[in-house]
Amino acid sequence: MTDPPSGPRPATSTDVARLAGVSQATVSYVMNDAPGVKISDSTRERVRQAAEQLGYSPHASARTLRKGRSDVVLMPVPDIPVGHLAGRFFRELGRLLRGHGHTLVMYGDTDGRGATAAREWAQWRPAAVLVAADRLTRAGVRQLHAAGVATVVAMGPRPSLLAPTLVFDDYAIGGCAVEHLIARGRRRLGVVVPAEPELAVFAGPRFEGAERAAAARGVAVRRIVLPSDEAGAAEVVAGWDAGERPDGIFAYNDDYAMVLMRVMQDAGLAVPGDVAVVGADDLPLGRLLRPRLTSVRVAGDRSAAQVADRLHQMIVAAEREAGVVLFESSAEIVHRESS
Amino acid sequence: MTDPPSGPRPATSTDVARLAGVSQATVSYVMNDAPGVKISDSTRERVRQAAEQLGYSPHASARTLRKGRSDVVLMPVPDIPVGHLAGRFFRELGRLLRGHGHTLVMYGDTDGRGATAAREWAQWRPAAVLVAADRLTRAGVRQLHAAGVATVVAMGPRPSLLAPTLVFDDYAIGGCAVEHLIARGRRRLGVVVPAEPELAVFAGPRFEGAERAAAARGVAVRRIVLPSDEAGAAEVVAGWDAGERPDGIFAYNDDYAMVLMRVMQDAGLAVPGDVAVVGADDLPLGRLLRPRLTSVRVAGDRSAAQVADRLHQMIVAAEREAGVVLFESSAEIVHRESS
DNA sequence: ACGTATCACTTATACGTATAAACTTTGTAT
DNA sequence: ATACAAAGTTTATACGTATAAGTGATACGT
Repeated sequence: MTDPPSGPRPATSTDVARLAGVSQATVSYVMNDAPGVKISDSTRERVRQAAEQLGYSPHASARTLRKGRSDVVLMPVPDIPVGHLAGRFFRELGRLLRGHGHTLVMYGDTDGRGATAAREWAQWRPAAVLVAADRLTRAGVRQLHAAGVATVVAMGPRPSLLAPTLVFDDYAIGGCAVEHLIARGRRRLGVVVPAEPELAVFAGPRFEGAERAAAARGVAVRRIVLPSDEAGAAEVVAGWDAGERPDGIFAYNDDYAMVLMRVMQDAGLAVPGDVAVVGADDLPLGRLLRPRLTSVRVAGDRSAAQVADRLHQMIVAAEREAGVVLFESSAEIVHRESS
Repeated sequence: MTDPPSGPRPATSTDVARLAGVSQATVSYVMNDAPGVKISDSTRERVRQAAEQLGYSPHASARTLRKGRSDVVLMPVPDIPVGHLAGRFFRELGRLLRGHGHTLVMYGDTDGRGATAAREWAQWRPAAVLVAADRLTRAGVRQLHAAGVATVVAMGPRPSLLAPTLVFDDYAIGGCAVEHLIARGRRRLGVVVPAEPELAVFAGPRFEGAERAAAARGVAVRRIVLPSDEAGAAEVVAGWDAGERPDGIFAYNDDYAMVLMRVMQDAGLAVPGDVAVVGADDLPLGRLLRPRLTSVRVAGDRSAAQVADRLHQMIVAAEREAGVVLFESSAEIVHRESS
């Protein structure tokens, strides 16, 4: 009654049924290997061949509408730069979830949070939503559950009170670096906080973790706000008094560490003689520098499989306990020459 | 008759209609600002308030089913590592498309191609598909069009014969680097081809572009297969005869260039004295090295807006001419100290 | 011979939306 | 007064699927 006819349309289950000489229901049963329904092998085969011949692929939206939920694991990602570890982790996760019949979808959304954002995510009736912990509110989680989302999973540096969490422990990274510096005999510690505001989500916890570890050993840390460009960083370093200059610095990550090392060396400071430097993320490039860069390695690659399995279970069982840790990254120091 | 009742369900347009005291059709007309349909302002307002009160958000799948196509721009991405430029470009593109009412969805799929892959993408009835040129076949494109996909857009180093293309010109990158090296007086040229097979898609064109530019000037280039790890790279360099050693190398990208520079320096070769090195992608880190790394910058950031606008037009008009270039990246040399 | 299982299907229906078509008011020209 | 248009709304329907419920067969035990 409505649509303009537009040439050849994609095949539907009804088309397949007609070609195979069976009913549409039978096609559906065959395609989904419906348990508890008996279909003879000959019919099964005929349906399969007809589907193949027509290039049939079920209409995802129709299926979602009928079932009330899709097989999508929705991952709303705003403008946050995806780091080295996280990128690998999610690529792997996507591959594994696919094996369980789910589809990981990265959805470039606005940076809203709470119920408003949840409403937008809910449109897709995803099986699960995987999102930064600080974008969830109680009302938002409730809304998602009401929309049939089986499980909401948070991601953040600490277990969320609202949902099970993938803990990417940025506190531990800072702590690990500082403990290493102290063990190497450094006492005038500095911790880099990137001047770039979009990194604040990660930088806050790393700094706090460093601060806490230092406090536990009776050492103070100094906050160093550092821009990522060479000139800006040089200015910061030039402003240091010889007496007050730190003798050990955790540089937030390897990128900032490399810039920092460069400008310190150009300013005549010896690394690690005058100042020890520790980065994080263990980028391959860090090993090319002289001195080779000490870094905090964040492990997690392996665990993507565990997370995928667990997530699948949770979707099937519609588990929604909050405060549970589904995954926890571990931090360990990789000691090289810069510290 | 079918579904188990499961607590509070998300609000539907019918719920909104009931609360506002109108019919479901009216709600739909109001929510979509349907042109050619008159609704009084008072009713409009009542519907809007009811929708707000119930937290109504339309069921994306139901809408897709009814309309025959969704507002999704599907971007199937296999395991290819997303580079610096491409990452920024697509993030920006997503943001802009959203402004036009589309949703960019990155879909982590298998690495199939042709009609089989197309069938999988077609399940979602996307408005457009944005995919690597070499995954398209004529049959695949036909299948997508049949599924109501308004436009198929290819991405690759050359305009595709099957669909309009976003040209990320890797040939030009290689050419640009080699021309620079020749202009600097180098004649024994080498071009790095990464040993890692997943980079072959990009490496092939960069090498060919380099080869062609060299041939045009009567210079030969030598292919250097280089692994990305330091030890492996050192072995390659150690194998060079003093006489045959290249005096100018295009190193595929900045990452490989940095490794190469490192191992060459450690082997006692002077850069650029003995060997000039050119990278690509203009990573910030390259500027930190000594000598600072010369690189080929790939411009494109700006044009995301143009691409978004054009893509929107194409979706609306269902344009499908092949051989058209929607976007072309440009390569230019950034000369620093390594060459 | 008759009821009853089991098998192998088919029929009918609902999911939530968009939209053509029908319908009721109300206003306006003849 | 009557026709007729315009405004504002409702009714009815289709999109493609999954699945509960129904329908004929055929087999089997007594």
